[in-house]
Amino acid sequence: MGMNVRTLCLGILHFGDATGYEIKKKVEQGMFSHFIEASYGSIYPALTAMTEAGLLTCRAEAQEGKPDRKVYSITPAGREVLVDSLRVKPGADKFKSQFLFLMLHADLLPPSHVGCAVDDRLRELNRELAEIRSAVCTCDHPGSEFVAGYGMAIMEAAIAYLEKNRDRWPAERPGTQDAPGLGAAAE
Amino acid sequence: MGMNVRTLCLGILHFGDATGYEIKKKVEQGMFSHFIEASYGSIYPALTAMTEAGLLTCRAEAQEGKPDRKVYSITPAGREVLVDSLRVKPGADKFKSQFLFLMLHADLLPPSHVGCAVDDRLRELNRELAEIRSAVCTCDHPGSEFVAGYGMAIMEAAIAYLEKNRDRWPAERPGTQDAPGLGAAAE
DNA sequence: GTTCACATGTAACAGGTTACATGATTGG
DNA sequence: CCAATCATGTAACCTGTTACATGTGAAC
Repeated sequence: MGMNVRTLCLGILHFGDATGYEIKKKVEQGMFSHFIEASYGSIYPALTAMTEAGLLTCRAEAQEGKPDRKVYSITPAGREVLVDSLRVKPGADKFKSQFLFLMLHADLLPPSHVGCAVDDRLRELNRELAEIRSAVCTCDHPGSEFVAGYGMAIMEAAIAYLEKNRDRWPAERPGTQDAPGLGAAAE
Repeated sequence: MGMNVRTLCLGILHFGDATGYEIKKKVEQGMFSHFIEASYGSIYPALTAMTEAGLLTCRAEAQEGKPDRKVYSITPAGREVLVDSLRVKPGADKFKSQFLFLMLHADLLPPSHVGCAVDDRLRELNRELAEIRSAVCTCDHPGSEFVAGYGMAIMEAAIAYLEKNRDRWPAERPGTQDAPGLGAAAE
């Protein structure tokens, strides 16, 4: 078993019990949303399968009007599987960036469009960075601090690089129409 | 059409004609191998489908003993599709790191194992960085230089962070056995 | 003799996402 | 009244990888 949604859920549940819904929130809003991703369509089946396999236990908390909350806990067997998956040499980092693909082909686009993409990316990076900074204060766990620090370091570097190289393309000025002749971008 | 193998092939073919085999080499050994990935199992079908759709043309070069080389060229229609896919606002960067997942759970592992993982990652980052540095000299294309510069910036930041925080775990000393009691990692 | 580089392709499988189905409660 | 939050789950789909099938020539 490599690094998949099952392992991810085990890792999150190691920090404390949670429902599928809560796991999704942590994945998309938490401190580590920049390197973790999973949807309900993969989380819920993963939790069911691991419960059947004895890696998790599940207690249903009844609620009025809402479906039962199903709170999952990791079992000793689950911890063992988690540790085993941690002991195999980690595969290479995978980084996919539509933004960089766009920048690679910047010469095919009107400069203002490229400048706009850089500005968008800068905003997004600053937003993510602020998110980590605010979350890192509230936690006192060495692993989390290390990972958060790593994330901040590369985001700060990315921001610095983008700001330094921002002026290769015209500023994003609302109201300025794109140079009209986009069509025939080929030489 | 989002950023998939088809778009990736269009992007590579925009820089010049190539065979499926050559595209694979560029993807795994080129300057951008850190943010691009594709296997034969996805490249060949993509090239066939796009040729049928008129986005590429294919000329077969006969060879003795070897199968024909099929050299693909991008057509004007293909360039149009490429530019269209570039004009849609790029989705968020996706970063998946088994290494960071491991570090997040460093407290579950013997410290020497964690130190070893950090050292491995440092070696890998330095290798990738050297690869980009050597390749960037030989190219004089603004988009490529920008992307290579971005890659170098974040890798240098990652290396600096790992080196600064390296000493949180015991040095990787071959011959030193792991603290024997790994088993019961749970509290 | 065996491994590597060249060169293309397919089928089975894995792993995920998206959209749908269901339904109450709260806030604007 | 409409949207969002809470809460779970399924089925259809998409996209890609792995392993296989095939074959030559060169280097070690």
